[in-house]
Amino acid sequence: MSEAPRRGTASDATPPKPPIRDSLVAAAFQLFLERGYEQTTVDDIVTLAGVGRRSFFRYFPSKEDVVFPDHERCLADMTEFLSSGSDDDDPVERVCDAARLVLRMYAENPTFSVQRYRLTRKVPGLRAYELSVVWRYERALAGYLRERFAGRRDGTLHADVIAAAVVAAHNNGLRSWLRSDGQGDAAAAVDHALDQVRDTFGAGVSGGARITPEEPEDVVVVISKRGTPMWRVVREIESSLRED
Amino acid sequence: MSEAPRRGTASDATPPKPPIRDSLVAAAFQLFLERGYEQTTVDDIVTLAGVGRRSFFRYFPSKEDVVFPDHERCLADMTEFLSSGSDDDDPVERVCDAARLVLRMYAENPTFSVQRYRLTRKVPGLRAYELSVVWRYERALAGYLRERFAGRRDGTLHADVIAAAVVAAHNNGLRSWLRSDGQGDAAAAVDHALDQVRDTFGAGVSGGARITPEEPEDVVVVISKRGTPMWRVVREIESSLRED
DNA sequence: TACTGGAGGGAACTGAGTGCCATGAACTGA
DNA sequence: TCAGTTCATGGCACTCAGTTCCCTCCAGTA
Repeated sequence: MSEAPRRGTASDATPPKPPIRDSLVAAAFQLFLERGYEQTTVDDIVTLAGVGRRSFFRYFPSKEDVVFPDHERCLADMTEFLSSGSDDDDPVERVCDAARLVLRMYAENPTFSVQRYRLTRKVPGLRAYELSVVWRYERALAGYLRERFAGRRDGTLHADVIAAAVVAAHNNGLRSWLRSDGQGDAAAAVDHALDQVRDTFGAGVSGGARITPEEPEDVVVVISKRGTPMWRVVREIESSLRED
Repeated sequence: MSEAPRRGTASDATPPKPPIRDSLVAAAFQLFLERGYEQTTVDDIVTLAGVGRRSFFRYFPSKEDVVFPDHERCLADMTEFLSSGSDDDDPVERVCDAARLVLRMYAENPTFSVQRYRLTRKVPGLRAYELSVVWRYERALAGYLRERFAGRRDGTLHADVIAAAVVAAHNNGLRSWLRSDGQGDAAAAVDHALDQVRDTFGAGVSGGARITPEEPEDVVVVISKRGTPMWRVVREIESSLRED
């Protein structure tokens, strides 16, 4: 009810009354932090927000959804990002960048993210919900990689494993940042974690490794510049060792 | 808890009346397959099973749990298996074996597993529940690896990533078997998938690699026998390259 | 002014999950 | 054999999430 559903028109610079969806999120979090998630009913939320109970479920399909109000949009952004790339992109780099997209969403609202993190740690239902959200991210990444790996032997397997590794690394970095109450450098933590994944699964040699598969019988000699991302060398060793 | 109503007395060798828990599972699956999961109420199940409604929730904390009646035991088996190993075990091999434990549970009842797979694919609620189950397996593996990697730089990160990769590989093999209606060789599919993970993350050299970090300035020379599991070489290259 | 379509409100219903208590069977100690 | 205890079960009533159906209010429009 009331005014300013801010439909159209150009005149808006923070309207006095926030849209219903936002007030529901605000009311929900206030109550969740005060008395806990399970001790708060949907009726409590809508009463505090001053809207009808029915409206809650118009904006959020379930009580859990109000805790993750922006994941739907973020997931859409990610799939958009993945499908908008070019064939020249390194697939692993691309999915790492896609993961960074999610991190950015968290980093945009540090206090909100930290509060939510504490909630999801405590409430099993929310943890389960978060898992299903993360799963959708992972499937988006895996789907992209499966396409890029189409035709390769064990393509879908590698796609699934890499997607899982990227998500695990992202979550590891993200959570260490969240545990620091949003004080540290989120991007640095996640970058470092994703670097490890890139080094493990990253594509072929691109940085000064010289590889000499010799002694055809049973020996391979590898010469590498110190400082070369060693996992890039590895991919080449692999192919030469498997060449038989 | 959760199992063994078989309280006291030694005389039991399949009692004529199946225990309540089993009849609940049987009734539930019969109805789920007939009319679908969401179209079946708990009242329907207990009526068919001939027990009181209250008893359902004594054996299964939620309606979803009846679909995964043996995961609790399997998870206990896994943690038991992980904690019973010796320090000589290769950590990656150990978690792969732990994953094979889960596979065995699925493979013991192929038709049941396939039916459940079809259900979980269709019903979002069950998929979410399965995710939380898988998550607990993954945390068990990661917890074990974290201990084994304690003190290493990025130990928890590697633990998390390897655990995620093992789970993803396991699930990839398992699902391809489930999609074949349990016709193929489950163990072979999962073994192959886990082999890839072991090759990627497998531990240090144990099979005839000779490694010579020389040329202290900027070159590393590696000599490896052809046929050596190449990723075992890698771990050594890593340590010598990072030695600075 | 009347029509229309969409946003919100509200009552009533379904079904999952819980708390409480009664019942009845098995065991125990006289 | 009888009272007392324990424990699994049944049954009832309650809370609360989520849905269905219908109403109101308002804006835009012919």
